Amino acid sequence: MVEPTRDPPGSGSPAREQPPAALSDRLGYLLGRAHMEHRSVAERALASLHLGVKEYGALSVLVEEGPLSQQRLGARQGVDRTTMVAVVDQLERNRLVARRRNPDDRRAYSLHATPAGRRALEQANQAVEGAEDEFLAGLSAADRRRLKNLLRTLIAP
Amino acid sequence: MVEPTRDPPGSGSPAREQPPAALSDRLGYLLGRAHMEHRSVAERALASLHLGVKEYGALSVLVEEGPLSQQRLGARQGVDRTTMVAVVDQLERNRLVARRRNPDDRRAYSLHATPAGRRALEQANQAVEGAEDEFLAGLSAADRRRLKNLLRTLIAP
DNA sequence: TATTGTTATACTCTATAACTATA
DNA sequence: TATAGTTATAGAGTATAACAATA
Repeated sequence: MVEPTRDPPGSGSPAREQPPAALSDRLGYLLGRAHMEHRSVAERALASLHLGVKEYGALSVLVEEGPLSQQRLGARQGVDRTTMVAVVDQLERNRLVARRRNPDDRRAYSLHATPAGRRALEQANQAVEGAEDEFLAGLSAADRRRLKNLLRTLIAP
Repeated sequence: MVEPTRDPPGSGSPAREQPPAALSDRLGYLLGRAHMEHRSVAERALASLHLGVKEYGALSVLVEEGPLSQQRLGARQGVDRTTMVAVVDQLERNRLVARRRNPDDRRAYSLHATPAGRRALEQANQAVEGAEDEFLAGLSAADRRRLKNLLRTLIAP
């Protein structure tokens, strides 16, 4: 295992070595490496839109399922409400999400994606799909579908 | 995205929700969820052997490729040498790895797996294979091979 | 009394910088 | 001068505890 660390802060990717043979049949190693390498491609693709993966995920859920309270938005992704504060702060600063008050419960927000937020999500989806294409370049279209279906089966409750 | 957070420190798994539809076709989300859920199963399986995933990975590489210096052992996994100190400390405390001096370069260690370390690795491999079986329970043997092969293709240099 | 959002704080993980002993 | 291992420290990320406003 030892899922390798993310790319170094300063530079680009380090000169990666050959995967250790002792680990190359371990599912944890394969999932960790794939996840890390994909994330690095996806982060680059989203950077031009000033979105991190956390913000992208939250915006996606909000556009599809909103309006939502801040706590519900976090719960949909398994993220603590205290962590959501900074994520929504960031989205609000960029005018992609608006914090309205929920008149039925004035403790909670009613978070709405703005029109600019919906447009940004469309662009971000294209960017992320481009990143997936790049990452999956070595697989046929059928294999890409197979991979996603296998993963979906694994994480289905 | 927003690869969900690892299980909470205190409790077991939180009551997970249905995956957000907006993300269920995103490769990053699928890889992140799969990786996290598998890791949680693998950590449980290794806990009875007093091994973490980092220690397991290091021991695996050392048994297969050793003897190695501490820095080389880290480099094989993309891990910084400063991070390896505590990992090898832990393995040495449990008498699974011995730090000998390399007579050709007395700055460096020559790390060796002890006989107990090799025995522990065999047990750990069985435990991790059991964890994989548990995690992959929903897939046929052919699909399990397919999944690993697809992931290997993706991360191959 | 319980809950939403917030802040302050702590904890985990990992890297960078600086030190030592060797080369 | 450079490198292996070590330590101290800093940074990112996320959680817990405590607080104000509201229920």
